[in-house]
Amino acid sequence: MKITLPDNSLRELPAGSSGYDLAKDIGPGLAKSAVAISIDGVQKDLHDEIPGDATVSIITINSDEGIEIMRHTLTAQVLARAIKNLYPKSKLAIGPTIENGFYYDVETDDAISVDDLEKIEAEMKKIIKSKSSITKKLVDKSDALKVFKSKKETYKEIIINESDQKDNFQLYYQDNEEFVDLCRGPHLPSLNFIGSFKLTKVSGAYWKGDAKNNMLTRIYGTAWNNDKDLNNYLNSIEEAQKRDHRKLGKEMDLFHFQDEAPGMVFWHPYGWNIYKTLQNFIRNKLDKNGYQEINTPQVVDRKLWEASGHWDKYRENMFITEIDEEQANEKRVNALKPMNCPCHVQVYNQGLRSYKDLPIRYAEFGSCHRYEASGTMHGLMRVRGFTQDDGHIFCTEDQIESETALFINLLSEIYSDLGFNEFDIKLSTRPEIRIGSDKIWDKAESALENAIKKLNYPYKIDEGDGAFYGPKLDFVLTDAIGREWQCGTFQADFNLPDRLNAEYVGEKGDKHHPVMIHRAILGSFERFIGILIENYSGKMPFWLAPQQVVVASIVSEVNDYAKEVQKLLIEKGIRSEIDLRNEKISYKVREHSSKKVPIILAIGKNEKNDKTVSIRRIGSNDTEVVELNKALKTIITENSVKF
RNA sequence: GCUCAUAUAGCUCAGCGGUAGAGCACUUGCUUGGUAAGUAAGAGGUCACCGGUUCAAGUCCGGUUAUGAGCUCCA
Repeated sequence: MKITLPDNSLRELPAGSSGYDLAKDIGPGLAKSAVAISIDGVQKDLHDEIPGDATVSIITINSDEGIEIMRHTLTAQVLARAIKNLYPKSKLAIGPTIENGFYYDVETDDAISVDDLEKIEAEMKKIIKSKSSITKKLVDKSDALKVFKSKKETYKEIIINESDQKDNFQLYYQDNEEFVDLCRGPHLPSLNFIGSFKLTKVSGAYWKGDAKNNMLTRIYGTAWNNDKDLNNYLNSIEEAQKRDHRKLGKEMDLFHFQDEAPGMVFWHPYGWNIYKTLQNFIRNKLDKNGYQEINTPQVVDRKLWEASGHWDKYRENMFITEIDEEQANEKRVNALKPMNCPCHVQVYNQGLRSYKDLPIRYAEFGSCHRYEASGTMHGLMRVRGFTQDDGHIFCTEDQIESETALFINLLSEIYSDLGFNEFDIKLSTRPEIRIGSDKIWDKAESALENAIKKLNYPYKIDEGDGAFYGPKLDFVLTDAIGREWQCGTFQADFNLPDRLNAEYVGEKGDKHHPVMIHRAILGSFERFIGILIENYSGKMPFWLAPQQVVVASIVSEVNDYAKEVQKLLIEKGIRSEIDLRNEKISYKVREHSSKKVPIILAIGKNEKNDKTVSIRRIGSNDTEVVELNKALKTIITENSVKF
C-alpha cells in the first residue's frame, strides 16, 4: 500500500503494516519516540493496522499531540488504576485531558482530599514503574456492557448504552486484564513514555456537567515530558498567584469584603482613587463620543420589572425589597435594579421622539445588584453589587452599522489607553428560540458584521449564541500574562423597546420602535479594576496609581521643604503623600515600593539647599536628582497624558 | 446552589484536649540616617458565630455564616 507522509513523500509498505512498522521503516529514532499515528487526520494507536492507502503522520512524544496522548494515558490508565487500587469500591466516570493536564472523575464513598494526593501519586508512580504493557481489544456493545457490568462500573455502562456505536468499543487492558478502561484512545504504547506529573487539586464536579446529577470527585493533575517543563509550569502558576488582586488589594489597602455584605466591595481610599480616576477617564471619553450621561433609581417597583420581563426570567438573581408594613402603611414590592436598561427606556419615553433625534446615546455609571449564587463569587471579579460603564443607544435599524463602528473605535481607543493592545471580537448570531422577524435578524447581523469588516478587525462567529432579543458582539482582551477576559459587549435588542413601548415618529408621521443597543466597554468597574491590578501586578501606570508620589524626608531638618514639595504636588492634583517619620530612607523606600507607589521623591539636605528632588521610580534602582520645577512639570504631564 | 477544604492579634501563620504563641505592623524611648527592614521596651486576642461531648474545648462532634479551589450558573 502507498503511504503519503506529511511532507508529501510516498512510501510503499506491505499490506497489514502498523504505524510502528511505518515509523521503523522511516528510521529507528522515530520508532523510538513514536507514540501514536494519525491516519487521514484521525488519531490511532501506534500498533493499529493501517487499513490501506492513506496519508499518515507519526505522532512523537515530543509533539503537542504526543504530550496530550501522554496526559490522556496518564489519567485514563494510571490515575484511574491507582484510584481503583486504593479505593476499590470507587466507580470510574471520565478522565479527559485539559489544558496543561488532565482530570479524572470518580464516584467514591471515602472522601478524597488534597492530603490524599501524595498517596495517590505514589501509587501512580508504582504503576508506571511496573512497566505494564497496554493492549487493546475491540468488542461489540453487549460484550463491552458485560465487562463493565461485572466490574460494577455503572458510569461506563451509561456511556456505552448512550453510544450509538454498535461494535468496535475499545477496551484497553493492562497486565493480563487486571485493569480495563473504556476509551476512544489512542494511548501510549507503553507507560515508559510518561514524563513528569503532579496531582494538583481535588474538587467536586457534576456527572455530565449537569447540576441535577450526582456530584463526583474530580482529581486534577498536570503532566509534562520532563521535570524542567513541569517546574516551569508550576512556577508560572505561582507567578500568577503573586498578582492575585485579592492579595494585592489587601497589601495595597485598596478594598475589603466582610461577612455582612458578601459580594459587595468596601472601597478604601486608595482603591477608590483608582475607581474615581478610571471613571473620570471613561466619562471624558463618553462626553467626547456623543453620549449623554444620565442617572436612574436603584430601587424600582416590581411593576417595571414585570413589564420588562425581568420578573419572569431573571427574578432568582434579583434582590427584592419590601417596605416594613408595621412602620409604613404602604405595601410595595421593589427590586434593586440588576440592569439599567428598563430605566433608560423610561428616560427615553419622556416626551415624543422623532427619527431626527436618533441616535440617542445614554450612558450611566449604573450601580446594579445581582444575587449571584454563593459559590460563584470571586474577589472583585464576580460580585453582587457593581457598577457598569453602561450605555444604551436608541437608533433606527439603518443606524446599527454606523453605531457599531463608532463603538468599536471607542472601545479600541480605551483598551489601548489602559494598556491592552490586543482584543478579539466574537459575533453571536440568532439562537433557535428568539423574538423578531428573520428580516430584522438578517439586517442586524449583517450590520454588525459589516462594521467589523470595514474596520478590518478579525472576528469569530459563534452561531446561535446570540441573546433571544438580538445578535451581539463580545470583546475579549488579553492581559500581560496571556489570560483572556471578556469585557466589552454590544448587543442589539428588538425586544425591550417593544415591551416598554419606546417609540419614535418616522418620516411619514408613523410610529416605530427604535432598536436598542446595550453596550459596555469595561463591563463593571469592580471587575475591570481587578483585571488592571492583575495585569500590572499592582504597579499601575502613573495616571491610574492610587498613590502617585510619596515625598520622603531623609533627615528631619528638611521637613519644611518636603512639606512644600508635597503642597505643590497636591495643588496640581497629584495624589501625593508625605513621609516625615523618624525612619531611615531605606526603610521608607522599602515600604512605599512594596505599596507600588510609582514615584518616591527623597528629600535630603542637598535637595533642600539646591531646590531639587531625588526621583526614584518603581521598578528601578536608579535615582535622578532634578530641579524642583522641572520635576513638577514632568509629573504633571505624565498625569494628564490620558485625559 | 453543589463537593471538598479553611476560619487564632491589623497582616502572614504556628499551636490540635490541661493558664493563648511567633514574625511583621502598631505605641513609646534611644537613634537624624542618602535610596528595599537601625535599636530596645510595651501594648494588642470571647481563638468566626450557635449548640453538643468532656472534670476540662482554638483543639473533638454537629449546625450557621463567610472565604478558597473546582463544578454549575452568568436572561
